[in-house]
Amino acid sequence: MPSSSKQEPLVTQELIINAARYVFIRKGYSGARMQEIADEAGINKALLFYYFRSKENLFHAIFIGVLEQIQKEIISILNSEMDLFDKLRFFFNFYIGILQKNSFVPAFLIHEVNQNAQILVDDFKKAGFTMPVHFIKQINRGVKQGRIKAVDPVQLLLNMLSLAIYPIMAEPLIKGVLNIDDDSYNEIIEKRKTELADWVIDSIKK
Amino acid sequence: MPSSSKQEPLVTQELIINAARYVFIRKGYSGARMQEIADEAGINKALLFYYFRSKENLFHAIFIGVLEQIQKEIISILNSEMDLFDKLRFFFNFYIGILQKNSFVPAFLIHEVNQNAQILVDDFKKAGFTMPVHFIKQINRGVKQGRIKAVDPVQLLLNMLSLAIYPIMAEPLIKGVLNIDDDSYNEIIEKRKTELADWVIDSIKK
DNA sequence: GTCTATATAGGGATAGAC
DNA sequence: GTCTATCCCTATATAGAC
Repeated sequence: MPSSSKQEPLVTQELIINAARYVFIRKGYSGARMQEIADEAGINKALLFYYFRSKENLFHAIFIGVLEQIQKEIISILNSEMDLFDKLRFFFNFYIGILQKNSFVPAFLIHEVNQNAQILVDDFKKAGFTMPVHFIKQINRGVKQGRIKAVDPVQLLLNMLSLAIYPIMAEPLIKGVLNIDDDSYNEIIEKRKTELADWVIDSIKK
Repeated sequence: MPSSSKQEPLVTQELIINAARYVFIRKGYSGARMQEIADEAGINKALLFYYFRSKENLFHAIFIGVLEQIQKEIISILNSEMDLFDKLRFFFNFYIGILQKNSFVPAFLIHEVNQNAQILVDDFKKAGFTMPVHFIKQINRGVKQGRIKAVDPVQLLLNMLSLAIYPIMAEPLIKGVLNIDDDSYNEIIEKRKTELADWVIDSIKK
C-alpha cells in the first residue's frame, strides 16, 4: 500500500484506478489488456501487479467502485425527501446527465453480471447496495392517498430506468439502425431530460 | 463449402453456427473461446478453422445472422399494415416473448457495437437493415388526423424499445440490485406484455 | 471432412536490478 | 516504488495423417 504523498497531483494508485476504469468499462474484463491499462496510466505494466496482485483483483476494485458510484447517484435520488413529481423531474434530468458522461457504464455492468451473476453478488454487498425502499413507500402512499393512479412501484421503477438508460447505452447501435447523426441524437437525448418526466407524471397523476 | 446432404439432422456447418451463436452471444467476441465453441458443437476444434478461416470470420457470420433475425422480427412488425393500437399491443406482447428466449442478444449487440461501431456498419448493410419508415409515417398520419397526440415518432420508438428491451437485458443486474427472485421477476415481465401497451396507448390517444 | 499434433503469438504474472 | 527482462500458459491457427 503506497503512502499518499501530499503534493503530487495523482498518486500512482489513482492513475491506475482511473486508467483501469476507463479501459475495463469500454472493453470489458476479457477484452481489457493490462498493457493497455498501463499505457493509459502512463506507467509500467509490472506496476499494475505491484499495486494489485492480478488482473482479477484490479477488476474487482474497479467494479465495486462503479457500483458504489451508482448506489450514490440513483438510490440517493430515489430515496430523497423530495415531492414525488419533483423527484421524477429531477431523476430524469439529473440521471440522464450522469449517463451522458458515463455512457459505457450500463452495458459494462450488464455484460459482466451476465456472465458472472453469482460471484459478483459479493461485490454488491461490498458496495453497500440497498433497495430504494423509501421511493417504493412514497409511491404506495401516493396511491393510497388517491393522488396518483394505482401503479406498481416496481414496474414504475423499471420503466423509469429503462427510459433513461437504454437510449444512451444503445446509442451507437440505434444510430446505426435508424441512421441518425451525432448532433441529432444529442438533441433527442436532451429533449428526453424533460419530456420523459412530463410523460411519466402525466400517465400516473389522477 | 460442404455439400448439404439431405438426411442428416444437422450438417456440421449448422452445428458450428448454432454453437458459435450460443457462445458468442453469452461471452462476447473477446470472451469466447474456439475450444468452447467446438465442445458445444460436439466437434473438433480444427474443423472450425476448416469451415470458417478464423475466429473473426466466424464471428461476423454470427453477427450478421443476429442482425438479420432482428431486422425480420422488429422491423417487419413495425412496418406491417396493422392498425396502430393493435400494432402496439402486438409489438409488446410478441417482441417481449422473443426477448425472453434471446435475453442475451441485446447486451451482446450493444457490447460489440460499442467497441467496433465503424467496422460493423458493413455488417448492418449485409443484413439489409432499414428504418421503420412505414411506422414513422403511420404515427405522423395519426397525429395529423387528430387521432393521437402530437408525439415525435422517433421518441415514441425509443420509448417502446427501451421499455421492452431493458428490463430483460438487465435482468440479472436488476434482480441483484432489487433482490427479486426468479419467479417474481418472470411474473413482472409477463405483466409487461400487456401493461406496457395499455400504458403507451393510453398516453398517446386523445 | 475430420482428426491429432504442433507451431506461433499474445498476454498475465514474476524475478531481480536499481 | 519503478523499471527491464523473462517465464509460461493459453488460445488462435496450421500441417499433415487418415
